[in-house]
Amino acid sequence: MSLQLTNTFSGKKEKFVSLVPNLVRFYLCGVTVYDYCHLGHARAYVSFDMVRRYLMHRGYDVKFVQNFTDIDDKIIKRAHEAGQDYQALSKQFIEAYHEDIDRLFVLPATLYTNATDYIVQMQDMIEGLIASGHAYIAGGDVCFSVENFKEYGKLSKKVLDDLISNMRVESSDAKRSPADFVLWKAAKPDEPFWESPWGKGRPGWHIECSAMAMDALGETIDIHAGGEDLMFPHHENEIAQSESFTGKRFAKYWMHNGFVTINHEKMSKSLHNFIRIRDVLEKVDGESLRFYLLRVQYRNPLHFSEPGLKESQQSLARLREAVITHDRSETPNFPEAITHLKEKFYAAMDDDFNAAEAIGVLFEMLRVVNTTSQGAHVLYELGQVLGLFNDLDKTESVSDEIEALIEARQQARASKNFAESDRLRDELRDVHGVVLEDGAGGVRWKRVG
RNA sequence: GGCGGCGUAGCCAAGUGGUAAGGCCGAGGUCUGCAAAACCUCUACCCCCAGUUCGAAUCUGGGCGCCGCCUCCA
Repeated sequence: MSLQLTNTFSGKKEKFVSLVPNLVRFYLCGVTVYDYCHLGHARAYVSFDMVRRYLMHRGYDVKFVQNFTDIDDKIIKRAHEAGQDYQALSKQFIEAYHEDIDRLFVLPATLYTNATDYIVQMQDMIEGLIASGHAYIAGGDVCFSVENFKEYGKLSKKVLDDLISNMRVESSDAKRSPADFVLWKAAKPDEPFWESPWGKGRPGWHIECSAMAMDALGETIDIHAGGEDLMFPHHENEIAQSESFTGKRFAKYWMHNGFVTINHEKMSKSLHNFIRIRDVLEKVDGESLRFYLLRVQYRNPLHFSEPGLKESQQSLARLREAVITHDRSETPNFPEAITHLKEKFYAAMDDDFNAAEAIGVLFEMLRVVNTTSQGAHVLYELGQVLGLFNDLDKTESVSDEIEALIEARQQARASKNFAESDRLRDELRDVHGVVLEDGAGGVRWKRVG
């Protein structure tokens, strides 16, 4: 069985073969840091974390590079509004990114790259593109000439003429073609700038990812990923400038995740309908949110709903219970069904990282584990492949008061004073949020949220 | 207008040619002092119409409804 993934470049599922055996060079487009991350970001980073973990599980060494766009118009605007230095603003939101995303059990990237640390590499690339006639100077700007890249539109399947006829041409625009995009942008007064052969300015958005991906991973990488909305123009432009510069294919596989929608609309910064990750994490723990996001195949739209999120929390708790309750040490003998289900799990993951299906398999396995008390270690291992079952051994404690109530209830129950024991059980549940379960091995307590 | 995607049970959601995974909710049951947890059982004319095929949720054509990209957005 071999690993297949949907390459949005071809629009088809393809067998995954890395350029160098056992190594995957993976570049993921990060965020522009001028605001807090929302659920759309959460989905992208959780999805590709899942992809990365599975590749690692299959034995690949994954070099995972992710950027922060820490200079751009919106950052400058926000910083200006806040009367703040743009660097302070971007730093603040980079920190916020880590705070939020870490709580979703996303592994840290092998390398995080900040756009402003790669000005030199970007300028080198721009110079090269000007020299080869792929870019031109227009006032203080440098633009990429789309018409000189014959394959423009090959990723997003757009036809250049259609694109151009759809664009409003602004008379003041110095671009030769309306589809051309800016590689270097002249600084207006009061804007941050870097010195360059073309005057004071800052890099355009697209050039950073090309420069950073190449610097960190090489001219041709294995996987380049991001949200569906980045396909055009961002990734299309990355291809155009990178391939014009090197003459080589930029990325072998392109992966794009589907949107998170809310009220049937895309959740986005510009529509102002986004829900911040940190706000959701007030209501539900990070692993539950992660689980919720993984329950829909990564390419499909995910319609966010709070009841759905609560449902995920509840069902994840069942999986966690099983792994906590049953012996997780490896045993040589376990039911045949477990082996079969493990294969089914891998088949699902091999088929374009279908975590949604794989989770279904986990629930089938759950039943076997709960009925036979065997195979919990396999369930645990597979859940961990998806980044689940974190902090299982974190021991919770209850106050002395609750401890005493539990003890009193046990005494009442032992002396068959059921009225009193039930009263105490209800009190613990309703007043203290602690639910008791009488099992063969004595009473267990559990917090309910 | 161009390009792409989606429509599966009360809700969420896999499945892309072999006769519908899984979760939540609901009903019944086993266990339990009663519960809880766990387990068992039950719940789908796969948006509509036509076609291809021995066989279609899956392929083709035509509808209807919804969404996305084409401007910054994961």
